[in-house]
Amino acid sequence: MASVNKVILIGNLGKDPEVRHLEGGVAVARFPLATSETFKDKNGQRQEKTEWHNIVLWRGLAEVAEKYLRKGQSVFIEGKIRTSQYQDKEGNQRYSTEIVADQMTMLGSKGEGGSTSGNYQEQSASAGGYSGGGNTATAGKGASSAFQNDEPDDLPF
Amino acid sequence: MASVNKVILIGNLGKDPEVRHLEGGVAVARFPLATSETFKDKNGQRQEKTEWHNIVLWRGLAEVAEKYLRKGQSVFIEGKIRTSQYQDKEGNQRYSTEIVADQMTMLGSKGEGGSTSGNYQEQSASAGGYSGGGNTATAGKGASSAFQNDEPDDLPF
Amino acid sequence: MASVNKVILIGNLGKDPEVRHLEGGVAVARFPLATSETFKDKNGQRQEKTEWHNIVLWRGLAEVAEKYLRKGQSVFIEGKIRTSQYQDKEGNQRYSTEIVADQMTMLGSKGEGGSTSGNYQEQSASAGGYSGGGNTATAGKGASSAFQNDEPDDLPF
Amino acid sequence: MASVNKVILIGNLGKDPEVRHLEGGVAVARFPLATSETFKDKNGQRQEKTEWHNIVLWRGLAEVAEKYLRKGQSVFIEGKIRTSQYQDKEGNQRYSTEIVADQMTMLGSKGEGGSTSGNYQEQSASAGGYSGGGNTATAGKGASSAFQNDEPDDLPF
DNA sequence: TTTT
DNA sequence: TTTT
Repeated sequence: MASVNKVILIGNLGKDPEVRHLEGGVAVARFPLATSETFKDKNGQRQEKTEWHNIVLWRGLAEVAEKYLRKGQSVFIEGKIRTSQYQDKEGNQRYSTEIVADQMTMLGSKGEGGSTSGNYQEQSASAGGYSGGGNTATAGKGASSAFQNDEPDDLPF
Repeated sequence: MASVNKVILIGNLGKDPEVRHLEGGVAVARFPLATSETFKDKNGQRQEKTEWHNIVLWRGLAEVAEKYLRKGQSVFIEGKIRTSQYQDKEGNQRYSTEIVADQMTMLGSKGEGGSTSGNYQEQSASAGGYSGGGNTATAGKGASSAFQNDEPDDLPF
Repeated sequence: MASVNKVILIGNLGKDPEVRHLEGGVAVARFPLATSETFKDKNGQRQEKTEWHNIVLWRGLAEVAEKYLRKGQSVFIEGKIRTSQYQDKEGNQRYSTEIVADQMTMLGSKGEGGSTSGNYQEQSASAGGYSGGGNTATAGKGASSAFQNDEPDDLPF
Repeated sequence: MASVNKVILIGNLGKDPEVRHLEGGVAVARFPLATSETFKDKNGQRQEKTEWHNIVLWRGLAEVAEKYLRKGQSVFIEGKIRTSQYQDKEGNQRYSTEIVADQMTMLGSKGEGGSTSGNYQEQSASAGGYSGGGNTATAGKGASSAFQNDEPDDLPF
């Protein structure tokens, strides 16, 4: 054991979240998140390099994303790296890497400042359980609730 | 809002954990954790500077600490900074800064290698609730259980 | 060895940065940073608890703070915990805990949105050295430069 | 801007590092790192899921990896996510996600305890520059040196 | 007060 | 392909 798998990102949504409501009422949201870094190349020219991350949110976090997150907005994401294997059409083994969020904090977007900010935290509970309540911040907007995070292994997308 | 308060430490216990079992069966463990960094001073001499952190663990994490953590051992701690105010004997306002852990992973100690390693994660649940089960790692040693983390505000120490 | 001492904060400045320019041209900036979390108490009432962190920035980061950071603004800070000992007037041993930043990213403030954002990273170089340039992001505002971080041990404050 | 891309991993090497020494003396090391989490499935059975991460280290870190890291050992890695595009043999666009380390700390392996531990930190310097020295920990083993991290964009693997 |  |  002795394992840690932790990712911390601050970036901007490349698209509106794409949300699916699975059988059983479980919500899943996905969006691409851009982080960029600037650096000087060998000629001293400032360059920018953008990294795109596939963000996945489950349950309560997905619902918050559906309601409040839009393309261009800035968010803080804490989560873990997960690489899935799948077969492409030619039958080759492919890999897809995603960031499964367990915390999300809105940081506002242009023209909105900090006013849209809020903290949302994924919470764990016992098997099958909805743990209504908890110490999760909701920034005066209601919305955030606590769900477990044990998503099904094989999802239809 | 839009707040994040996160600490990540790997260090060694300066003492065995000091554990208290509060009324209601809630356990609290405390120990000092040393992190050290080496650097070269202006004379090119290697120097070491040690930082001491006051670690606080609640409930399930405290019980794991009581059972498995000992002076000298190496642990990974994830948590948050909390500074408490108190009055000293002369009535002056004092501050005490602690790291309240919400995840702890044993990294072994001298002569033990990785064999004592294990992951333990603090879990949140609804008010008053014990959330039996969960996705917490226990490294084949039993022990780790899931408790909520909403400790009482005023504690007798 | 085997040590990690890492802090990640997103919060708001409680005051404008207080900047000192030491002998040798080294700048040091300090400001209090608030992080807050909301939680429900036993009565189901939403409560907010604010944590104050003493942030310290050196050299390039201090100069960026002096130019761009103001009370109320939101920043991302990455750094380490450092607790200093000192004697109070009665000769008692006291402790003061600070966060020494090695990365700082502006996240904007009310009315400013993401437009004031920028990444600034503390960089290390060889002894005594100024390492002009580097791969630090500056959000099109210039300003960010790379300095070493080996501050003097005993500082006049 | 306002970007953060940070990964923190503790895991075990799946293989010995594969090291290449590029033209110009630059070293690059790669190895797979396993993180695993245990959880209880719907039947209450303990399950383990392993995640594999492709770790990339440059220059000084690569050299430390070459000398000291071996299959099975436990390491702490801090770095960033980088996804590269490439064309497979059929000409399809493919993506490969790696963790580019900027800090690495050995945590020992079975039978070795903490005795092989050490901290190694990637350092940045001015364009083209080697910054000999710095405040990097080397655990009494020599080895760690400070290099800049601006690797070439197109590498022959 | 730990560890290397 | 690691580790417990």
